[in-house]
Amino acid sequence: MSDNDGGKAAAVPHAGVKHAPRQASRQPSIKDIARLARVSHPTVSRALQNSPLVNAETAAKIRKIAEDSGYRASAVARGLVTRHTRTIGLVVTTVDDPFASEVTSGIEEIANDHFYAVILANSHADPERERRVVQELAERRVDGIIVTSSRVGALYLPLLKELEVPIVLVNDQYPGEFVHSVMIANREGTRAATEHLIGLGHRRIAYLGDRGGYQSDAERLAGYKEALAAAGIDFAPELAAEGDGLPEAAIEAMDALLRLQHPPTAVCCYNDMTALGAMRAIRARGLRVPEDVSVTGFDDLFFAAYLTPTLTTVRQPMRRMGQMAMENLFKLMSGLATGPDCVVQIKVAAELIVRGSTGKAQKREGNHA
Amino acid sequence: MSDNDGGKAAAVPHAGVKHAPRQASRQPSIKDIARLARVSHPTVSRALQNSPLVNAETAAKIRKIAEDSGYRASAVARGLVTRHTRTIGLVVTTVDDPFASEVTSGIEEIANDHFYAVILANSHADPERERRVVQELAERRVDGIIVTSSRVGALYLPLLKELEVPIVLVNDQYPGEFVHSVMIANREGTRAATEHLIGLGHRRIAYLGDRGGYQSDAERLAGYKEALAAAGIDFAPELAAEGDGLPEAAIEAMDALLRLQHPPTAVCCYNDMTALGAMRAIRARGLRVPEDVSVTGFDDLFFAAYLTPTLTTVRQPMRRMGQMAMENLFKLMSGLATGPDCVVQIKVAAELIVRGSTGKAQKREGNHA
DNA sequence: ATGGCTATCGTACACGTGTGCAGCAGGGGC
DNA sequence: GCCCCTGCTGCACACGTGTACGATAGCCAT
Repeated sequence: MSDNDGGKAAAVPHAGVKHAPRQASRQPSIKDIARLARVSHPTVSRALQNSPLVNAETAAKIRKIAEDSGYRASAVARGLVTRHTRTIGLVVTTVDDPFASEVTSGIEEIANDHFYAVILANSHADPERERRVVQELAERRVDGIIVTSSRVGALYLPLLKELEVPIVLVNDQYPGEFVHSVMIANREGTRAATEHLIGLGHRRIAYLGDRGGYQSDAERLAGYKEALAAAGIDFAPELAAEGDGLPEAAIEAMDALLRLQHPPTAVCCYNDMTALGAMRAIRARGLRVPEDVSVTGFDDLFFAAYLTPTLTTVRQPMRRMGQMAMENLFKLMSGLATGPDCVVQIKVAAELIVRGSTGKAQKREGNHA
Repeated sequence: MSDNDGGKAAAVPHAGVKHAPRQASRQPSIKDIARLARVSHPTVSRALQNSPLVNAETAAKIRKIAEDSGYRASAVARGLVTRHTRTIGLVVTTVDDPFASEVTSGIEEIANDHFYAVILANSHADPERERRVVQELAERRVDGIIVTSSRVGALYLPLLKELEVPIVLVNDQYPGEFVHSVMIANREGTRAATEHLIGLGHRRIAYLGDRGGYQSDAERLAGYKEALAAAGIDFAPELAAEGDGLPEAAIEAMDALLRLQHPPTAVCCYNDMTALGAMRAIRARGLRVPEDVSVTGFDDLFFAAYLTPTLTTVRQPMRRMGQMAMENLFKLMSGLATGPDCVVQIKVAAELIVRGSTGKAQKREGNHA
């Protein structure tokens, strides 16, 4: 469904196409270099691990030979015996989502520092698929798993027991206090954003959310309501709209808000992607941001500072959260804080970043249109 | 360096912290269920592979037992004997880059359809690190490798020989006709963009590129020059600026272009991220897009259609390119088109998407400022 | 009855690495 | 001369799975 793909394949067989079925010339094994060095293979194994048990010059000779023959120890064979693969599984809804990318980047960074590899898997926000993917990761004997925006939540409990693999959740979308997790302060975040709008004189403020039923959306909505209540503003149900976290759906939802008899003068969006769509819908009706309608986002994705106007938003330190999740996972993997008796949950503070998309409420009543 | 991390760790030891060092209660092996089913382990192996060699009801019984005991075959043990890991390595400059994300998404999709896992690795655009990462992937015995925006290029040749692993490059940054690759039509892309600008009456058109020395930048610059030449416009060296593919550097470079005695009325940017910075710099000087300066990008990242004005750009079917790279890699892995005699190179067509950031050239001479 | 074929299953390896233990040489102390 | 200790090395096994081959039983044709 994506696009035009005017791909012109250009196979260039210089001579004749060799149809060799993946010439299995076998990479050199530990035994091969043992033979070359005239020692036993355990000695080679020890030499390459810098074990003090082998004679220094023997070890040097062995390492030399291994180097020259381009030997690379098989991580899979090692994994079989050590029962550690130095690999973690990362489940995201979809990689081509700026939020997931940033978190992934943070995770990858820490993992790589410790020479751990990261297996990437998409859940497409489908609970069933998420479970399947986690199972497959278990088959690969990953040492740990991180799941972002999990749609499974509580259902993990039995799976966890069965898998015996440490799991850390980042911004999981189902309530539950029993698993290790890293989460952003959703409620406090939108509360701050809404209070900011109220401080600018807005009274008619909309909330453009995600699909209902998810934890983060519920919490952000709660923060929005809290701010209203604290300011003595009644919550107007017709001002709480539903999107899906992406720009397209937000256009539709925002347009509906603008068609209300008493349209909002400001909108607090579930995230920056939603804000993107909202701003577009606002302009499509000939209105200006922030003069006619103020907009706030959530996440502070990289483009927020480059929009016109620049986007006021709640910063979520995504990269840092990825790092924390990974560091946390390392602790779990090393045996710390294991067991059903101990749960590590980290709540990260959200920071309001005021930019150009929010402004003073106009002294103007009634319909825009 | 990223940001504030007001993380409040909240360890919640419900009872006492069990300090068990990763209780190795061992997942059930094929032998365990062989014992339960009162058969030998090869029979179990065959039963789970739906081999016709085992009796139907025996197989059913075995599968039942395996199911109940939560047995999951170890992919690492299987990989050791089959010499295939059903895993591919993916090297990107950095994951938190919309271009890489989209390509990754396409790769992941196809890989997952075939039950292949994807190991993610960042090169940070550092040739040395890229090599190291590829080596580590080889240690993990991945069945194939895809590298996007490779900074190594020709240097792969010896490495390839040594590794015996099929490699496909996506938009590699060094010339070389000897490796399998999927590339976008860089030259044709910027040529179309530049011709579009010329068609709008622009004569003084700048090119805001990537760091010099990279293949894609050189090709895009060449396309730009081609278009100028075809229209009889002299190439003005002072209008060819250098960025780094990200918004920040583009701001500086664009500002310098605007300070020229005869500033450009249009700028053809290396990519959308660069265009983001360029547009910001233009506005920072009080000029308007496209009335004062027209801007084109390259890639058509998701936000291009949501900017104000919407961005005219050259679409690169990134997701599709990822898919093609993966499909291509599958062919190589299955033994097709292997050997130094046969090289598969795919060149994907680029499509100009005209939007709002480009407009008719003003009848106005001299400096903007 | 014998041979051969088929269906089914077990035996024996192999994959490449790590590690406990035994063995062996040399040196020093008695 | 004997013992012990230290430094180094090899032997044997284990990890969990896949597969070639042999073994057995049952069946049928001769």
